[in-house]
Amino acid sequence: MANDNENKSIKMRDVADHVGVSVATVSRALRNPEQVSPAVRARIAAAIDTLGYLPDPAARALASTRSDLIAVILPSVSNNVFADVMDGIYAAAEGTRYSVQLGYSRYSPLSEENLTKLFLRQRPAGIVVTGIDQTDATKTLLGQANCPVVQIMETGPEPYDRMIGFSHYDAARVATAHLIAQGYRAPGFLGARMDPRTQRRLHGFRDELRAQGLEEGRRVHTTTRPSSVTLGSYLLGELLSVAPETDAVFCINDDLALGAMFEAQRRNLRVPESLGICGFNDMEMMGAAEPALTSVRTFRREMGEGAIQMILDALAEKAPASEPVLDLGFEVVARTSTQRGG
Amino acid sequence: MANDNENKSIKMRDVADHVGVSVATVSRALRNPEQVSPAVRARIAAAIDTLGYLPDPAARALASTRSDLIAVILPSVSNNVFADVMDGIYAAAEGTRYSVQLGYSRYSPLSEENLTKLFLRQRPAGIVVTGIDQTDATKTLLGQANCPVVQIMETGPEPYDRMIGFSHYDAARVATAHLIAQGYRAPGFLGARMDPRTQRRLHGFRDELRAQGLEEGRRVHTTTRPSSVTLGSYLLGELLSVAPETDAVFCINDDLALGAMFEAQRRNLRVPESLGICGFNDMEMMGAAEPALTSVRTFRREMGEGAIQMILDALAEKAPASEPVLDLGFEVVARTSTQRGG
DNA sequence: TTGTACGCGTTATCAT
DNA sequence: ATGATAACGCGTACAA
Repeated sequence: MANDNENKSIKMRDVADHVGVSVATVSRALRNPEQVSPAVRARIAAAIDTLGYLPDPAARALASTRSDLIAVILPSVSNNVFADVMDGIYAAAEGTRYSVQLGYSRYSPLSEENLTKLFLRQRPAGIVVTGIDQTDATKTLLGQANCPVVQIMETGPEPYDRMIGFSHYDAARVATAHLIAQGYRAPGFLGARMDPRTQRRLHGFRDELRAQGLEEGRRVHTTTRPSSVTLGSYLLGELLSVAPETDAVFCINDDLALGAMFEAQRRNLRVPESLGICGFNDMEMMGAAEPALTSVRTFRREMGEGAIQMILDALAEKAPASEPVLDLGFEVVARTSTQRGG
Repeated sequence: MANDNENKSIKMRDVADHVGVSVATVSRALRNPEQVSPAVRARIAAAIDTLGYLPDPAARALASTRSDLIAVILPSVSNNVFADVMDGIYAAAEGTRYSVQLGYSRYSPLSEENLTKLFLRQRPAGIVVTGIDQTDATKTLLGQANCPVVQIMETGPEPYDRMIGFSHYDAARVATAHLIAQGYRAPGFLGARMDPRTQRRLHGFRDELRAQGLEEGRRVHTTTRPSSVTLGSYLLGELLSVAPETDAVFCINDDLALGAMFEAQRRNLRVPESLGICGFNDMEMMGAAEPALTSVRTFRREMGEGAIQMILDALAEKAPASEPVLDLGFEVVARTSTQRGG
């Protein structure tokens, strides 16, 4: 009978009085139930229910020097990629005693550093950060953080603690290899934002081209502006005017790929015959597009879920699940847009 | 000189000792600077900087019975619409002393109620909730919350406190009127999720049709499944098989519209000649698509920013900026996809 | 303007 | 298994 009697704020003191025990016992009943006799435990639970008691997180954090917050630092609010990651994060945190505290660095390492300081100050139960390109100060802070730290979106050497992601370099190489395998001989590269992860994709693209004995020529077109569909159209236009021989494009993400496709249609360039298009992330729209667009599938939701799970495991002192670095891989989803045939 | 000397945790006590004043003075220098002499204030600021002091939010919340959190309850993580709202929210909160605490209700009023209880328990500085369809319990809680409350995304009667949004009903009516004005005589409706806001759009569609002396026939196709581009394609297919006379579709959002467009292309249905398409929200891709897609522009970022600003104003006890309900309106952005000519 | 001292609600240590 | 009680770090009357 949850008698929603939240008149003023009911405290642990009230619960204790109601049951006829001390606050210490109530506290224990909440934190370490096994230390309280079943009988008392039941009465306390009943009292909590009828009184509608809810613990004060601030008092709890102050007394225990430990908050029930899991801090998460992401680079961007609007980038759809992170929406899926957040979906996984919130799903995994749901039902646990922990709540998520989100911060956005806007792709600024300095901003990330400030957020890290701010969050660490709250003695979070765990912290999730994006990628591996932190400032030295941030590295130090995270290195000596006294809570589980998980890096997401990417794998790399020397994790602070744990890591869950994939190799952007490898993914780009495999995607590029796919284009070449489909018979494209002059693939170009479309990039926006060009944050470190994006740059590693560019390296993958370049290395794969060389490895296959091809030249990139003037077919790499990038901008530091944030990505968008419109920008994809624009970049393709630029690329084609500079390098008309281009017969395919590897796009840094799906927005650019979609924009490139629309631009190709506008120019009556046939996809995939005259222009192959490959995106990155494999957002839902890619398979629905006409023609269906090839992309590199990444496991974004799984990274979010996994990160939280890693933290929960660490807090439960479960054995460090085998490897500290979990590589979720990727998958080139070949669709019509790169089906050159031939 | 931010001498990042965060050895262990520096407290207000340390700052006070360093300067040679009491902790009370340091506290005041932080909360009510005008109560501290400029000289001392400067020395305290310097000490804070060199020591790298950061206040403990938990202690602060406990002592002041007021946290520096602004709670925000949104229905969905993955719906792009809210990414823009969040963008505005975080942008407006940036640089203030407040930080954002996000919760997702997954379109469940009950879940929203639980989140409200949870958040209210932390005595937030303010709270932002989405829409007007709360449970009675939530209504009560928000009605007697002792902090500013802002409802976003929608306008309506009887705000708990303040409101910033627009009329989904009106927006749908105007969009429908646009289709009719373009010469379409048998417009259909494609809807997904069908949460209350979406339903109000459907009402707007229906009422406008009637007002113009048209029948909706069997041209309203909806599902409670979450929206996606793929679903847009599917729904259009269903609609056309049931009501082949359909000459235009008003889609509940841009994803559905995009999916409808792709499906039209697959069926060699000419847009806008044989089929007009209108989306909702006017996400960035709409203008970039080929053909460019008509949509109803909504001011999502502005709603987010505005909501935080309303809270900040209320906290600063600024005069309740004129009206408690701010209607940001909307705008039908007519593009090729509804240019039937005619 | 500045300092003293108590309280915020909970956890944790030490007894019992 | 349960109960006193001292922290936890900061805000805020009240006093000086």
